[in-house]
Amino acid sequence: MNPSDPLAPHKRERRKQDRPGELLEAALDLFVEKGYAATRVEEVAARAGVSKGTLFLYFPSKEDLFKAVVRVSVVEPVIQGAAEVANFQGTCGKLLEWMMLQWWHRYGDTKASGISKLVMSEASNFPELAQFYRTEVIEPGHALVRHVLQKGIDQGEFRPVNVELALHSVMTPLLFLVMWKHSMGPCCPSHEQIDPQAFISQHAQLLTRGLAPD
Amino acid sequence: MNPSDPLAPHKRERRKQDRPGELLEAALDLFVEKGYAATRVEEVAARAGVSKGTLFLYFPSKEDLFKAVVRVSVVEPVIQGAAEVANFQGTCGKLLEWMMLQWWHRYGDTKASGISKLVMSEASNFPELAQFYRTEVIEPGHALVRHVLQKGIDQGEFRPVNVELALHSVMTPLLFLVMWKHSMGPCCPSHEQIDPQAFISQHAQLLTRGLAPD
DNA sequence: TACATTAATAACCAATCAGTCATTAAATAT
DNA sequence: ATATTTAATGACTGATTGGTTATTAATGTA
Repeated sequence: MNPSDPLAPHKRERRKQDRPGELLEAALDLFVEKGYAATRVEEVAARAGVSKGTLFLYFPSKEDLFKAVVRVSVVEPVIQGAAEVANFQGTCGKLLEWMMLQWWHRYGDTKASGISKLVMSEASNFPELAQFYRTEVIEPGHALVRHVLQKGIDQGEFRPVNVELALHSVMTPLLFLVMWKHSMGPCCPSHEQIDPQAFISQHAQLLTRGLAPD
Repeated sequence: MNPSDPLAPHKRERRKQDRPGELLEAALDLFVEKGYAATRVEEVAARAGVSKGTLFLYFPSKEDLFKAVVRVSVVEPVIQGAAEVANFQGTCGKLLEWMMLQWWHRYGDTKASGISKLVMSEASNFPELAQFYRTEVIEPGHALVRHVLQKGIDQGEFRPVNVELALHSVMTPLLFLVMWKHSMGPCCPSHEQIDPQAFISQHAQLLTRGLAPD
């Protein structure tokens, strides 16, 4: 018998340790690619190389699988990213630009960022999840930016603008890039793609100049 | 027999003219509220006061219904909005702010803006629709903003920044407000809601200052 | 009133799919 | 070797739902 015969019965590998991670990986791919409703749990199982029954051995339901994907894909990068901000040397304006660029190539330019888009898309169908995302992802990010803006104002580098609003002027292009990447981007002629680095840099400079005192 | 008896057999009203509009109205509500996959065509029909069969009398499929909703909800406001820009008096900076505020209270702060969120959410499942949205909605909007930015640069009111990038710095907060309104907003404590007017104004002023020559 | 037309209905069908469970076989213990 | 345990399977089920169609009734007309 040819061992690579596709009609041969599957060899049953027993690898309890690795299954959850492999299933989460597969689920991340498919959820990001097709959305929650349109991805079949059987597909997820198949991509992870197991049967549908096995998936339900490790996750009690499709919804729980989704929540698990959000947790591992999104919470990890956040806590790691926040740590790096502390040891930056430079003006607050430069720090903002650096944070934005850092965020992009550590998270935005990553498969995992599709989860942010997905959570927002499905917020009304999974309110608790949206809540979780808000407190665990959005709020920490806001706190970081708020702190830098306030410091800039206190040090006289920035005008005393409304920090709660300016916050969003910083976050907003990042959200836009993620949404674009995972929705309109793919159906856009390649010659008019956006260069994220260049956009973030120019936006950060517009903000820094806009925040500068007279 | 009590005419308001809920168990009474339905009176069959024949109103061929009005049905499509009523169905589109109901579909807009439900699609925005629950997303595409989660809204049942039977619900749409019920909200429009007809049976499911009647819906399929006017729209050949759920997907066609969705496309029709996008067309009527989104194309109309765009062409109307563009016309108003022509007769504005003031600096390009003021014009940008006015356009953004106008857009918000003519479209963003409207039920129809949920469609923008929905199209982006479902772009991968309806690529042709995303394409349509891009050419009919996004591109005209971009053209408008691009024109104002270029004029500002030509007149010396703005620095010669990269217009294709600056474009997004203008659009981005509007996208953010719409996404927020239809996803995270509803599950947010009311005391930390964003004031869209104030945010747009401050952002526009940051941009205008950021674009000003040295 | 009788008849023709067609808007509207509701019972029905077929396909899809999340979740279950009896069975199989890999690994481990005896 | 033999028995025991449990990871893995895949056929099955029940519920859901997009879409169809035979029937009903509202309207117009002669």
